[in-house]
Amino acid sequence: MEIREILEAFRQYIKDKGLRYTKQREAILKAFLRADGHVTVEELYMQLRKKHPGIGFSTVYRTIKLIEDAGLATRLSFDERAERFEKTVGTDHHDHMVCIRCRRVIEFESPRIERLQTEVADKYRFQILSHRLEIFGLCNICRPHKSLV
Amino acid sequence: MEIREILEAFRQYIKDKGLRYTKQREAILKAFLRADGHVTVEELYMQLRKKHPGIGFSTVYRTIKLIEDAGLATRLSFDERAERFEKTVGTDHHDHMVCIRCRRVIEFESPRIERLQTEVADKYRFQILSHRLEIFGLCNICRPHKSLV
DNA sequence: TATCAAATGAAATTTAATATCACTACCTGC
DNA sequence: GCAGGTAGTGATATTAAATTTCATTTGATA
Repeated sequence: MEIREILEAFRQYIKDKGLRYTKQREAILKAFLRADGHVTVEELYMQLRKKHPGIGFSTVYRTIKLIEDAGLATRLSFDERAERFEKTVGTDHHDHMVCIRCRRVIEFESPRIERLQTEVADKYRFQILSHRLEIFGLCNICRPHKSLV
Repeated sequence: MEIREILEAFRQYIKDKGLRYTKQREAILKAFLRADGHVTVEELYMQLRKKHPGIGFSTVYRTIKLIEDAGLATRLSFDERAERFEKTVGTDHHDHMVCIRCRRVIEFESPRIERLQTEVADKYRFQILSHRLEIFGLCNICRPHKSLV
């Protein structure tokens, strides 16, 4: 999905909700799409200031929520103070392994896990809208190696 | 595992770390084990005040972390402001489905998902210490039913 | 183009979580 | 059992994320 199409989808979403498509909202979405990985609102705001010094903090907060509601972002929670967001378009769905020592984040995909989730949800007649699988532990660099013992 | 045994395990953990086993720590662990479901630190504190009015807020925070470190509690994050904790002993490991409308939380077990997680982790030589799978969506009561359309 | 509600931005506020620090009490060695 | 040092506690202050408030601006429609 091209950037242009994503912007258009966002505009459409906003319109459908009876809201207004503003410069700020577009700028924030663009910056968010450009940002890599998992950004906090703070980080996004800092990035935005460079090109759009006038933009307000609250607006970034408000807009990231809109973007999330539109299904273009996912909220992550790596046990930090601030929440992080990542884009859901352009990349396949994936989950995260977080190294609790070096804080590195490894992304992985597992269609089989996804399928099992759907099975479980069906059993409970639960309609999945999103999910979040976070594995915490030690990455291959930080874990104790046998050879060192 | 009986309460008495859990307390003993906690004492042992604390001792092994060269820390001190205090009345407060015991009281907090007891209250936590008694509390049902998924409590916030705030809720736990309120509960504790009834029996132990002198107990401090900071101590509850500090101790819940200790309990977590000891492997007796898991940190949850249901996209709320405050974090929640649940006990990991006495119950089998499970994951959560959170209804974004009524906030109901459904617990489920899936050994198959667990196994797949282990497989993925192995592939990356990642050592799992804990994990968290949260599915967000609409529960069977809140989801739109075909019959109503 | 005028109108008006929605959106914005600056500042204030709320709230969770952490840090500080004087005082307390746990524990080890005697 | 007692003393001393030391980790723990609790009240308060502080930090930091997120939200609210409100006067002003701006987008879209009639």
